[in-house]
Order: sequence, then C-alpha cells, then structure tokens
Amino acid sequence: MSNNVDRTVERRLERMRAAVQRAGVKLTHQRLEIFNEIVATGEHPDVDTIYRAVRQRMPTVSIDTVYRTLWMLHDLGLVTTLGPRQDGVRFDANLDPHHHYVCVRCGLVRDFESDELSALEIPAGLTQLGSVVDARVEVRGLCAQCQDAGAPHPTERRSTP
Amino acid sequence: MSNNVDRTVERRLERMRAAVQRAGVKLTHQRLEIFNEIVATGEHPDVDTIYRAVRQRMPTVSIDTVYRTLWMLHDLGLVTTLGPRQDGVRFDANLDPHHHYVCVRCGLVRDFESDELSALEIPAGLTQLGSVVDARVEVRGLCAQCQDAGAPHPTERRSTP
DNA sequence: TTAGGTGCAAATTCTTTGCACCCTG
DNA sequence: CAGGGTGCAAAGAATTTGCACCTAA
Repeated sequence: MSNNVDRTVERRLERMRAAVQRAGVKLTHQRLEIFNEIVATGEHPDVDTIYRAVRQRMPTVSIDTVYRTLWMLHDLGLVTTLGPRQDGVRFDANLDPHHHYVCVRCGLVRDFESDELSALEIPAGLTQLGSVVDARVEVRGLCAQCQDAGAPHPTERRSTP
Repeated sequence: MSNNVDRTVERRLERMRAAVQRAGVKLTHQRLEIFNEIVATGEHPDVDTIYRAVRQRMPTVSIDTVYRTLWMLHDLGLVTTLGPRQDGVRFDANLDPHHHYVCVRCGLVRDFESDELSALEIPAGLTQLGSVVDARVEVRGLCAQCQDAGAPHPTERRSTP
C-alpha cells in the first residue's frame, strides 16, 4: 500500500511539472517543495501548516512565497480549496473525484471514495443556476478523537486562546 | 410563495428568541437585527456583508459586535458556517437538511433541497473516523452570471483588486 | 543572459480585546 | 438595579505588496 501511495505522489508531481511548464512558469525548488508537501500528506493543510512543514527542509523559504505559490497552483487547477471560499483556506491536491468527512468540532477533514456517492443523480432544476462540474458529499460528524476528548456542547472557540 | 418565505423567517426568528433566552443571554436589538439579516437573505453572507447590511437599519452598530454575535449564534447552534473552517467564514441560518450549489468562480452559494440526495446511503467504513451527524452535497459549477461574464480560464484572484 | 521568482520588510486588511457606559431582564 | 452587552479604539493576526537580488531556462 505504501507503494501505491508513492505512485500516487509521483504521478501528481509529474502532472504538476508538466502543467507548470505548459503554463510557462518556472519550476523552482520552492514550488516543488510546497506542492510536494500538500500531495504527500493526506491532510488538507492550511497555509501556516504548509509553511512550517516546508521550512523543515528549506529553512529560508518565506511565508509570502508559500501564499504566492499556493494561489498559483490553484489558478493552474493543480490544487483545490476546501469549502467555497478563498479566504482562510485549506488546500487539497487530490483532484480525483472524492468526498470529505469533516469533524464539526476540530475541523479535521479526511478524504474518502465511494462509487455510489460519486454516481449521484443531480437534480435537473439546478441547471437553472449554472453549469455543473462535479458534486462532492460532505459528511459531517464528530471524529473519534473529539468524542474521546468529551464534547458536552459546542461552546468553544477558534485558534489562539 | 413570498408568504412561505415570511413564515420561514418568522419561524426561525421565533426559534432564535427561544434559544437565546434559554441560554440566558440577552435579546438585544443588535442580535435580533444581525440574525434577521442572515435569515432574511437566501444568501450566505460573510461578516463584512452582514455588517454593511445591518448598518443600514442601525448605523451605530460596530463590526466587533457583529463578530461577537455571529460566534455566539454559532455556539448556540443557530447558524452554521459554510465549509469546514471557522476562519474567513460565511454564515448559514438554514438548519434544515439541505445542499449547496457553489460557483467555483465567484463563490456564489445557493441552497437547494432534494429528497433523493438527503436520503444518501453513507458508507459504513466511515464510522471508523467518527460519528455521522449529517451529509451535505456540494454541487460545483459555473453560475449563469459567470458564464455570461466569459470565463476563459480560472486565472483571477480574490476580493479587492 | 534575462525575465520571472524569491526573500525581506513594510503596508493592508481582518479579527479580537480592554474598558467605560448603556440597556435588558 | 445589576450584570451582561455595546461601541470605541487599539492590539494582534493574517495576507499582500514593493523592491533589489537571485536563478531556472
């Protein structure tokens, strides 16, 4: 299985190299490391998480390069963002059709695949709103860890306390 | 139909009044206006949009009150946030099971309902990850307006240009 | 070689907090 | 009337930008 993962990573890196060159932008170490970081982790990291991780291997990288690179990858269609917004974002390098399990408490997101869910029948009325590219299912719940940590009521708040 | 909308709004406001009192927090004008704003518009506004709208009827309201009120409503379970994160958020006062159509270009979000989609079979393997509260379908595409505006390639950026 | 990319530092923008006065219950 | 709630102003974060040097092609 580790073998499959490696293959997936390699395939995505290859696709990235190709797309970057086709778009006529340069393939720098920074860009490679940053993209690799999102691909390698199954997680859907936010900007700061990516920044810290990349800094391990590349101590001089700057946070603004991370921002610029992420949006560039996004413009090239090499990564998607979780949720509908572009502000305060998390990135996803998995372009294959897939779905998300989201913990409503801690924000954990895990990909999963399901042929049934991927074959959903989209209501016809939606075409009034616009074109349909794809459909993803977001399953919401409390992840195992948050259940253990005891979650009496949803009454806590954001990051830096 | 306008009648039905009014009813929905009224019902949600009533639920909000009850929940707020039950929680032992005060029912101020500001809180009422802010919640009303999210309920009344079918949109899923972000903080700034809510702030501007509420200021029309209540010119002295401050942005920090809007923030505080939104998170309070969220803690009380009276509104949900779109997407998995709590940063840079958009709010949704529709607590009934529903789905979203999202424009990948401009970020427009529209609710829609579908009995079939709401009756989805959730893959059993997911219970390993945690409990399942509900499942929402996010249909992604280009909204009619963005199609008209011509969308050659996804190469534009965020808000304030 | 040379245009695009990067790092740095400063500018913006977004969000939260401390405090004195106000208003709901 | 009392305690939570609000507005204001200022602090803190998060994100973007200008610019001189660097590097992939």
